[in-house]
Amino acid sequence: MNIGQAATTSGVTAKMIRYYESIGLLPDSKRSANGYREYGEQDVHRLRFVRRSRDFGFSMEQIAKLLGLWEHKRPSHDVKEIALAHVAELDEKIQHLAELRNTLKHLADCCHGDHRPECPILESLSGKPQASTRAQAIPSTMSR
Amino acid sequence: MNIGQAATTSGVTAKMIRYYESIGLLPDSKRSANGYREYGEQDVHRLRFVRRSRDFGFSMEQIAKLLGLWEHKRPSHDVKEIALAHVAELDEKIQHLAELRNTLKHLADCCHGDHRPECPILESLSGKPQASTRAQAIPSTMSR
DNA sequence: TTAGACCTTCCCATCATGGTAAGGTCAAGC
DNA sequence: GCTTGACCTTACCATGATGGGAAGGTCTAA
Repeated sequence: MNIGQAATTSGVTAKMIRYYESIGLLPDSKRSANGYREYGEQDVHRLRFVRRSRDFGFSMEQIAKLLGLWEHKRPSHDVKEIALAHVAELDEKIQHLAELRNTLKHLADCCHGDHRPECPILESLSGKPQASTRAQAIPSTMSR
Repeated sequence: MNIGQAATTSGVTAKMIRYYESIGLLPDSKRSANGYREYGEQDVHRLRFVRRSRDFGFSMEQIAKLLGLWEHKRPSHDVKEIALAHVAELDEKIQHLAELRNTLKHLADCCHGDHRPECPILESLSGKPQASTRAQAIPSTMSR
């Protein structure tokens, strides 16, 4: 089948299929006489694997590893390790976002939200020390 | 003061100060005779505001709005609105990540993690219907 | 005078993705 | 046979926020 068909059945856009091929995540596909890329069931299967992995938030690097493990039927131990590392990453990210969220929600709750310009949110952003909300620790930036 | 000094006292790199100026988030700075950018206390104050807003995860667009509201002493109502919208965004993102995390953790818990190649994690990624973990809804991709 | 610590602008790279343009190919309908 | 439209190809540009670096000007202290 052509790339368009592979794209619709796998859920990965044609653009991305070519990109994955170009970065070596996927092997160079066969070409038919006219130069079109040709895909089979196995390729679509692999594409779905990649898409699902992206849905799980794995990085390209992690996906490359998982794909290798999957195709070479390696010990599940290795897979579990990657998965748990990703769970730990997610935990960290979630906690960071939750802290931000709570701090911000607290500030918003303290804000009258009326016509007056006094606003604890702006005061916190501008670095003015807070009375009720003193020393709100704002976690420093993480990868966003 | 020069840009280096402004950078160290505000916590925003010189690179970023120039970038913020170039995209119009900050007004073009004054220049001294030799062409160097010149900053005063007020500018540093503004830079800190931007940095803290970034720490909160506000987008450049949101920061531009907040900065305008701050500088023009607008009603706190407007600020609160932006802040609460951002809280809602964070809530959504957190929930999404938590779902991923839980699904993945569950799969990892079901994985023996030994020398054998059988692995529910890979099976789930490859789209094979699960026995114990059937129809694990994998939320489709969000902005990452 | 010279070394070194600044400053300037300009360009490139990241990462995953989308858009678009210029051009080749194919199948169906006239 | 020719046209149309749907498909394919490659190649380039853009995103958003940030870092890196080159090439060159400026300032200060020794």
